[in-house]
Amino acid sequence: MSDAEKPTLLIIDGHSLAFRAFYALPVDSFRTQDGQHTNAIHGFLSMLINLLRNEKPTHLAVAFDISRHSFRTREYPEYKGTRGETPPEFIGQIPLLQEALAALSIRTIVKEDYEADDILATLSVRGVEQGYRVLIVSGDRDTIQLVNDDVTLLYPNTQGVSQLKRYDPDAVMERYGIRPEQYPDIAALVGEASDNLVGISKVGEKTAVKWLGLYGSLDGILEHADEIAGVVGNNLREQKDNAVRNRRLNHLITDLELPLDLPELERRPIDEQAVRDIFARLEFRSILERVLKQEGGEGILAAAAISDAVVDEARNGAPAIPVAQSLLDEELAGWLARAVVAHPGGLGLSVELMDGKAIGFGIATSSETVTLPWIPERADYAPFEAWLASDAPKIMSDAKTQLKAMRRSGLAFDGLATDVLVAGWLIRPGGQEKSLADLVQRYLDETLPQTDVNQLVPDENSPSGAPAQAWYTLRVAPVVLASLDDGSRHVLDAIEMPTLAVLAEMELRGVAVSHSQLAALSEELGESVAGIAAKAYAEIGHEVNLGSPKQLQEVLFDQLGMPKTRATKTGFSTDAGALADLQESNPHPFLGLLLEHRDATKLRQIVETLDKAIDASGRIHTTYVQIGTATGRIASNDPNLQNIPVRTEDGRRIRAAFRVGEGYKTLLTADYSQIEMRIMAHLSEDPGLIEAFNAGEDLHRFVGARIFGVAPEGVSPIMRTKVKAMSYGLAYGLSAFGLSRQLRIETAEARQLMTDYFARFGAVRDYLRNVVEQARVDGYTTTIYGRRRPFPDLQSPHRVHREAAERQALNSPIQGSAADIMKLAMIAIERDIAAQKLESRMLLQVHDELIFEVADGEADALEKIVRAGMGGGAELLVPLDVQLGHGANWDDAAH
DNA sequence: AAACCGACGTA
DNA sequence: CGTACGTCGGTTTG
Repeated sequence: MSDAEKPTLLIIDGHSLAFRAFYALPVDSFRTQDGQHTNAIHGFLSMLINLLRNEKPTHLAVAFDISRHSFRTREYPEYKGTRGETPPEFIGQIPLLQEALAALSIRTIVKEDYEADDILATLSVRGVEQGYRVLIVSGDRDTIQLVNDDVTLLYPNTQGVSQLKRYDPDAVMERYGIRPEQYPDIAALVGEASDNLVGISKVGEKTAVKWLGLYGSLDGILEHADEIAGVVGNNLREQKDNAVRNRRLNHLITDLELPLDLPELERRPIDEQAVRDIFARLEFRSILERVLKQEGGEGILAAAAISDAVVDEARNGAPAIPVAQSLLDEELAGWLARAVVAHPGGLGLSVELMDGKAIGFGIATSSETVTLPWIPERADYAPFEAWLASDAPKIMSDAKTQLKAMRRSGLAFDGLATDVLVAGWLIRPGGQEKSLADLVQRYLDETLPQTDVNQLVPDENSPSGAPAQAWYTLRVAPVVLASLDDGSRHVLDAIEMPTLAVLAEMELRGVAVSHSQLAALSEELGESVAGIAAKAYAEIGHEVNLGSPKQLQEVLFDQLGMPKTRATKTGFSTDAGALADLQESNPHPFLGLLLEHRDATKLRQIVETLDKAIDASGRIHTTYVQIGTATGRIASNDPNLQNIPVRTEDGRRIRAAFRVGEGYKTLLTADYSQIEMRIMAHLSEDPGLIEAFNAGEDLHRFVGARIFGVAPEGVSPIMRTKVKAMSYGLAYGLSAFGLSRQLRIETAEARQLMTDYFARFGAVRDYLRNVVEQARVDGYTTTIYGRRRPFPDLQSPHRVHREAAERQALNSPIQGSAADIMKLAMIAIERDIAAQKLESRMLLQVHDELIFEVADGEADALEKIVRAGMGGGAELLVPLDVQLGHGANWDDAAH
């Protein structure tokens, strides 16, 4: 039998590894709410998971010492006598660990009067006899004696338990210069401090190995003790009893009576509910996910076993898609009526689209699917329409697109219970699950039938049509929802699902943009670009593609001989910062012209993209990506309306092309001022920062006065700039180095600025530190409303990755909470506008800003709603300040 | 044609 | 050596 075919028996010394883990992980970082320390358990389980993944044992056991006493302590009371009291933080961790192991269906073995090592030895010998490949995991060097061609020892290094060194006979030879079975002889001579076994004076590893080479074994050495000269020879003769005693004690028992045999150690499926329970008590979330993912199989599906019949089906393999039924009139009415009653959790629904309109529907229950072509003028589907418009729950995937299509097709819709894509995003907001197919793959481990790309006419009978979409949506939903923690579930129900409907409306409305203004601007910018380019070419004596970083590098560094700038992957940077640096060190007209050219082409490009996006009614409809960001923000694309220029004069001319639409009086802009700083004040509970906001005066002036120890009026513009950069940088994890670069000041001054800041606003520093520390423990961060973002890279051994994750982690609760607050405001505003039956409407969201079209005579009412919605939603320790502005266009409406 | 990269617009 | 995005043109890769 080859090694690959042999079953693998993994045996772990529980105490020894738990103890190693205990010292490897910080005690304070792993503690439950009720004060139980868990660092040893965490480290042990983490190691175990890796072992299961990497070694794929077929059989598995963990041995524990039953007490500090054994036959060895009876024979030699001083054995292990140097070991002090168990650290108080370690107490209680072993029983909990054993409980966790039981939930994972892993056998633990103890034997009265013997040590775990003896159990390991016995199982190891039996394993070899019975044809197993044996892996021993122990932090006790005595187990080296067990190593042979079939037995490998995995020994934790000094760092802890994350790295295990493999000892096979060759590795033992390399490390100790002996065969494994000789190790006890060496140890007997040298002694073992951790076991309180004193060896022969002046005999260390080197001497012992030498002797062993000469005489073969401890017995051989003792026989020839007389031949050994010198002080060590004398010591040996005088202290040989020590060696004999040590050898007796460090010999491991290999024929213990054990209450079980190897086949009983075969790996079994985990008890998922028990695992969830014990891990919940231990407050291990990241490890739970690792276990469920890795030991998943049925594990992941069992995760959804929260009593829903649909899940039971999902668990029992993959049921075939029911053939879609075509139902008409009374048949359809009857089917719907029965289905709604039978599925109080909701039916699966998928809208088939063409050119943005509904052309058909798929409806799914747990056992049936129905297909329904939609022909607008021939609406003889009254019961179906009534169901669509009712609050009967529907479960969908990518609902926003379909909501828009139904609206365009003149269909009323209500009752959206869940969008599984949005739910999936909340579980893994940085994740890859961007489609129903991805979700089905990940959560059902099935492959969604692909739509035939060559199929021009939708075929409702195809297994990839709307009924199939509805069917898979319904099947995946309970599994996805069961993976949501309570906080994320709250975010889904209270924030994301209502936001989805609001975004659909905003996208449909679009925003009016003046084609003529954009066209004029484009022409102007085009001329400007050409002029600048011509001047630039004249400066260097030839034409060059100014948009090509590669060609620019030739010009700058070869032709003009400028000093090399910051390195990029493909050469040297020619970005605006690098060019500005060059301008200082090597002034040259080409540099300024290049920057001007960049500005002009960028603006022209934006103008043209926008111009092309204007539809027949003169409006631009962006698409908001609800599941596009890791923090909870909304993204905008096609075109992106969240990066319309504002900082430069020409940029604002683009903004000015966004104007109030026909039938409305003005645009209203409403934006939060310093919302992220306010959230930081709230989360950190920093008294100084809270006071700053409650005082109502200029934030940076207030903070500057504190830091520089002057009166608020004494804060100079330069001081204010520095404070402002500092404050904003905080939420991004800005370093002293970064601050110094941004402000173009010395690093020492930047460092001093940070020191002074934290001296006055210490709670901010404490908070930021704590966020990262907590994320390291939990594996994720949380917003005020419970939105999570996982951070696996906080454990990364790569410093660059790890530190990047730390900055992301400290920023996420702040940016994410701001996103939550904005979404809640949008929901409230949309609701109130509808309740008051205003014509005015919300059009755009730009992270901390909302843009509305105001109908005649509604300005006051709308302002009231907006102020209430944006200011009142969040219960923070500081007020939320909202700035409003009216104008005929977006630029004028800015205040 | 797709994928990547540098650059740069916004909050 | 500051977070979160989307889009463009140029370049490389297939």
